[in-house]
Amino acid sequence: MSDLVTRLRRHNWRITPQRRVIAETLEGSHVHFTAEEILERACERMPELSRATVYNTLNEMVALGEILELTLEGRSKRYDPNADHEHHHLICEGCGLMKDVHTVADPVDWLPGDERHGFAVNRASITYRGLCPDCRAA
Amino acid sequence: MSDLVTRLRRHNWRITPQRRVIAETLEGSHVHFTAEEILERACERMPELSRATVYNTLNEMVALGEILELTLEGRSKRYDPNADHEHHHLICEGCGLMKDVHTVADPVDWLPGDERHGFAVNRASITYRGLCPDCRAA
DNA sequence: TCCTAACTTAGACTATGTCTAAACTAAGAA
DNA sequence: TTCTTAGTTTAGACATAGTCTAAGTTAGGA
Repeated sequence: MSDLVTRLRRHNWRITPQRRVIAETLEGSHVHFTAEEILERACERMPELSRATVYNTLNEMVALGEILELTLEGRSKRYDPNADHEHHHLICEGCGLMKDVHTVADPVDWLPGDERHGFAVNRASITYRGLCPDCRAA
Repeated sequence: MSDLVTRLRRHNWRITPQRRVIAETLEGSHVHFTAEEILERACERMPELSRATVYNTLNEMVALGEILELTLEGRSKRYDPNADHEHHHLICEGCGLMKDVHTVADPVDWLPGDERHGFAVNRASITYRGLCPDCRAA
């Protein structure tokens, strides 16, 4: 059973077949899919699954804090099942390949007090960009 | 004259009245507008300006490297005329207010070699999130 | 069993952005 | 000045991503 399903169950969330397929599709991959990609893959296992259910379910899982919504480039949001583990993203400017990465310390500490404009700053996400090994060689 | 217009002229870019209005609209504000917001404001000065020209012009200015395209949350891209000055963004989770901020060092230095996956990493952008003074008080 | 709230569905709708074909404009050539 | 031509602008059609709605389905409690 998917670990994400276990976590969702703890929110008194009804685990329907549709939600299980969506959660397992998300968790079974190491790339961050768009909603359409999740729909496409989940439909291989459950062809009658509707687009609205995928969008609803993803939005609810984000609201529960169990997955992360990533707004990176491109027009579509991506979803990251790894919500409980602080990490950032490294994106190849050539081919779009994305990797999860970890920094040596919390980036919030690198924002001086006089740059905070009175905000209560509580988190930060970093998007690194560069060229992956294949695109460097090409 | 707008400084952005001066920079654009150096690219042998024909400065038409439409492009001037768009550049001045961008540069005259301290918030990062969406394309629709730029269209709306620019139309106050040039009512016949078309949507396609705004989108074309913004995309060309991004391609020339004179403005930045920001993909933050929400469905629309935002445009930042301050392309030549390294900075990051601080966003209020309550009201969406956005500020430009500066860190004490380059975030690329915080990514250890073994987290780079063989990439040539060349830049990083940080999105800080928190609550602005007004939303903290409310 | 029935009832009810939660869930799912198809498809309409909205928002954001791109494309196309035609018209317009500006600058150099004749 | 007029012609030519490449670049620019325009309206509106089109594409894509996501949300909403109303009706039908399902699951669990009374």
